[in-house]
Amino acid sequence: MDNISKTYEPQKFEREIYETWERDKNFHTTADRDGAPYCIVIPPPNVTGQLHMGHALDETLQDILIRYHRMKGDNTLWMPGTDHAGIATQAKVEESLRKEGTNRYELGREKFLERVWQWKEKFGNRISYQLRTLGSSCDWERERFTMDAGCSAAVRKVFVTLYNEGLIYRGTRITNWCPKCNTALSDIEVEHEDEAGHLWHLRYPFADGTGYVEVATTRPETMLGDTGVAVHPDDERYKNLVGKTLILPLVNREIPLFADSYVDKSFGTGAVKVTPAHDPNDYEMGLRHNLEQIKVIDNLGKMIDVGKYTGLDRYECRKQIVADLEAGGFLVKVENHNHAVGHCSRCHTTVEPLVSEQWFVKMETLAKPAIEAVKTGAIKFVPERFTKIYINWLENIRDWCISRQLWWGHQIPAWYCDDCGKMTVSETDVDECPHCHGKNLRRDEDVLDTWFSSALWPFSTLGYPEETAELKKYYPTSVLVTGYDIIFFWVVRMVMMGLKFRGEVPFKHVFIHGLVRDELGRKMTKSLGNGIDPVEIIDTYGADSLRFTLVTGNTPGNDMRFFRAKVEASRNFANKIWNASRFLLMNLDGFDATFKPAREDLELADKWILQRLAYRINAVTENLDKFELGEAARQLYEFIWFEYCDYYIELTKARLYGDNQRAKATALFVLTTVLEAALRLLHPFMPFLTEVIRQKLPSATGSIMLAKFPTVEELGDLLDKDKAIADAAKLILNVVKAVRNIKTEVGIDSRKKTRVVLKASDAANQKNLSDNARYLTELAAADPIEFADEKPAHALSAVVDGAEIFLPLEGLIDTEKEIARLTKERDKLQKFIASTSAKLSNEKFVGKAPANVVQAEREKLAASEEKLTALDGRIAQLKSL
RNA sequence: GGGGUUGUAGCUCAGAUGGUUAGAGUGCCUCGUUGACAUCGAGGAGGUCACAGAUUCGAGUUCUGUCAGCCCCACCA
Repeated sequence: MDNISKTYEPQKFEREIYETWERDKNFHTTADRDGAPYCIVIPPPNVTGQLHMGHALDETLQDILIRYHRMKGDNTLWMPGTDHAGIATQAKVEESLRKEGTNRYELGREKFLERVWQWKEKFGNRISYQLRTLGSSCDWERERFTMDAGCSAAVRKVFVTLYNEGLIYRGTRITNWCPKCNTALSDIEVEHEDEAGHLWHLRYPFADGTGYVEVATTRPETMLGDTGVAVHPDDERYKNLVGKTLILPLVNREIPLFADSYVDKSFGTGAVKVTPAHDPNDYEMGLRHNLEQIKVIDNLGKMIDVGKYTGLDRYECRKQIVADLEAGGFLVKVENHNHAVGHCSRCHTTVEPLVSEQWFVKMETLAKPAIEAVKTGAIKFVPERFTKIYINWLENIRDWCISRQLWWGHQIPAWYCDDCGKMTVSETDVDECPHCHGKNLRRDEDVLDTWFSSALWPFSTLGYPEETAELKKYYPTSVLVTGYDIIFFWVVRMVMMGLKFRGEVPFKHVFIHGLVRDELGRKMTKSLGNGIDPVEIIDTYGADSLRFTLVTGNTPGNDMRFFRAKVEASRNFANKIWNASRFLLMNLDGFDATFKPAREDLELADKWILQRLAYRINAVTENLDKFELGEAARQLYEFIWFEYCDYYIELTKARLYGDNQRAKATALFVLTTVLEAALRLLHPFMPFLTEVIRQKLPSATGSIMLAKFPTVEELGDLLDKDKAIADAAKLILNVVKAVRNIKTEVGIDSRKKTRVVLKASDAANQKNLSDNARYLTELAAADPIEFADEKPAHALSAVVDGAEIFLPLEGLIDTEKEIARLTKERDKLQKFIASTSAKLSNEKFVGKAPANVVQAEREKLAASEEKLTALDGRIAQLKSL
C-alpha cells in the first residue's frame, strides 16, 4: 500500500493527474471510433481576460456531462476554443495603450493588430491553463479560435452566401452608436436603464407671428437638428394648426408642423419636436414626411455644424442650449422625468443614435425556422421556461447590424472600386475589379460583429466549410451549455445559422444555467471588487471541491450565491471520501485481492449496502439524463457519507478485526466493490479525487475516466433484491437510533457499553433482531443484549415499529422525567393517529384515493397504534412504581 | 408597458407527474480524541412551507388574487 496521508490534500495530485490524462490522450477522440456521437462545443471564453466563477460553473457542467457520456461508452467530443471578442478585446488593448501614452491611430492598423494578437496569446494561454486546472476534459488537439484560418473561411463563405441571397445588405440607417468605442452597435448591445432626467417644455413660435406651439423634450440639445414638429392627426388642440410653419428658436430655421399618428396625444404637450438624424422614431417620421436629416452630433458625441455650439460635448451643449432658450424666452418649464436611456454594454457610455452606412443581416427569413425548431421540439431548452423567452424575442426581431468600426475582428469581404464605383463581395481577396478591371480597389475597413463568427461556432469548429468526417459525425451537437444572459446574443444566432447552412439544428438541448453571485447575492463585478478567482479557490480547496460546490445547492437555471463556507463543506466531503478509502486501503494491505465471496457469504449489512448502491446508481443515472446534476450529486453525497461511512463501514469492523478470514475477505470485497462503483459514479463530479483513489485499489486498472459508468446489471448475482433485507435493516437502524438517543438523553456516552433488553412485536422481528444483534453492539454499544417478554420496570425505554427497547440503568433513572419523556412521545403519536384515523374513516378518502395510498395509511395507522399501546403500557407501569 | 422568476429552519438552499409525523449544508446547544476521518462522531433545539381565496377525499406541491424582492424585454418625445 502507498502511504496515504491522513487528510485530503488535492494540491499534491491534481496537476499530475491532469498531465497524465492529457499525455495518455484520454480526452481525444476521432470520428471513426465506435459509440453514439456525443458532442459539446464549448462556449468560447473571450480572450479579454481570465476566467471567472461563471466560467467555472459553465465548464464544470459541461465536463460532468462529457465525462458521464464518455464513461457510458459514447463517442464523446468536447471541442475547446476561445473567442476573439472584437469590441471587448480591442477596448482592453486600447486601454493598455492609453497607459503607455499612445493610441491605436498613432500605431496604425497593422501594428495595433499585432498588439492584439500578443494579448490574445497571453490570455488564450491563461484560459487554457485555467480550464486544465479545473479538470476540463476537452480535446485539446482540436482547440480552436474564432479568428483562426478555419473559422475565417467559414465566416467568408457564410457572409458571401448570405449577401448573394440578399440576406445581407448594406444601407444607410439610423443605428445605435457608441461615441466612446466609436462604432455602431446592434440593438442587444444597448442596455436600457432608467435615469432621472428632465422634460423641458419649449416654445416654437409660428412664422406668421400668430403665437407658438409648446413641445416637450428630454434632449434639448438635439433641437439644433430639428426639421419639424409633429402632432397626432386627431388632436383637437392642433387640428387647425397642422401645415403651418414654425421658426426653430436659436437657429431661426423654418420647420413644418405636421400630423403623424405615432404621436401620443396624452404625453407632454402632445407636440413632438422631430430630429430625424438623432432619434430612431423621428428618423422614421422623417422618412414618412420627407424631412431633411440634419446631423448635429458627430461620431465622438460632439456637436458639429451648429455655429457657436460646434465642438461642444453633447452634454455641455445641453446646458448652454437650455440657458440660451431661457434667455430668449423659449423655455416654458422644466419637469423631472424618469426615462430609459440606452448605454453601451461594453463601456456604459450613453448611446447616440446616428445615421450611418452599415451592413445588416435580414432577420425575418432566418428567424422563422429558428422559431419552428424550438416549437417542434427539435431543440429543447432545459429548464423549459427559457423556450418562451427565446421565441418571444425571435418573433419581435429586427435586422441585425453586423458592421463595427473596429480593427480587431473579421474584416468585411467587400471591395469598392475607385474607378467604376462598384462594390464586389468575395470569398477570396480581390485585386482587380470584376466590373471594370480597374486596380484601384479599397477593402471595406469595417469588421464584423464578434457574434457573427460565434454564430457559426458549432459547425466552423467541426471543419466547415469543408465537409469533414467530424462534421458528419458530431453535427448536430448534443447539448449547448450556457448562461441565460447570452441566449439572445448567441443561442438564437447559432440556431439560425445552423439551420441555414447545415439544414439542421446546431444542438438538440440547450442547458441553461444562472449567474454565480457573491455572498450577498450581488453580481460579481470588477467595480465592486467582489469577484472570486476560481484558481485561488482551487489552490486552497482543490478543483473537485469547487466543482462539487458549483453543481450542488441550486436548481438549474437559477442564480447561485457563492461563498467559501460552501466550498469548505464540499472539501469536507472530499476528505470524508479520502478517509473512508484510507480505512479500506489500510485493511486491504496484504490481503488477497482476487477473492470473490459466494452469495451465501454475504450478510445483511452487505446485502443492504448493495441494495442501496443499486438504488443510487439508478437515481444518479436518471438525474444525469434529466440534467439534474445537483440532485445526482446529492444522491452520491448521501450514499457515501450517510450509508457507506456512517453505517456500512462501522458494520464491517467486527469482521475486519475478527479471526474469521473468509468473513474478513467478504467484508473487504464488498467494501471495495461498493467504493469502487461509488467512485465511478462520482467521477464526473470529482474527477481528480476519484482517479487518485481508484488507482490505489487493487481491483482497478486503467484510468477511471475511461472506465464504464456503473450499472445495476454489473452487480449481477451480488445484488439480492429481496425487500425483506431493506425491512430488516430499517428495524435494526431504528433500534440503533433509539438506543443512542436514550443514552445521550441521560448523559451516557453513546459508545459506552450498556445492557439492552428487547421485546420484539412478533417472531419475525425477534429473529431478525437476534440474528443481527451484533450490529446493535457495533453501532449502539448495546452489550449485553437480552430478549424478554416482560418489561423491566427499572429501565429507560423507547418504542419503535416492531420492538420495544429497555435500558436497565439502575441509579440513572428519574421516573418522573422518564414518564414525561415518554408522554411527550405518546402525545405526538396520538396526534398522528388521530389525523390518520380521521382520514381513513372519511368515506370520500377511502373511496377516491388510490388503493395503494389507502393501504399505506392503514399500515401506518396499525403500526402507530401498536406503538401507542406499548407506550401506554409502559407509562402505566412506571406510574405504578 | 409586456414577460419571467423568487418568497420553505438564524443563514444558504433541496423538495418531478398533488398523498412522509417537511429535508440537507452551515450556524447554535449537550456530550465525545479505544486504531478511517475533530476537514470527525452521537444526540438535540429550531419551520402555522409570504398572505388570502379556489380546485380536491387530500396542496409546500395546481389555479386566481395580494404583498415583497430580483431579472429580462420595450422607439412615449
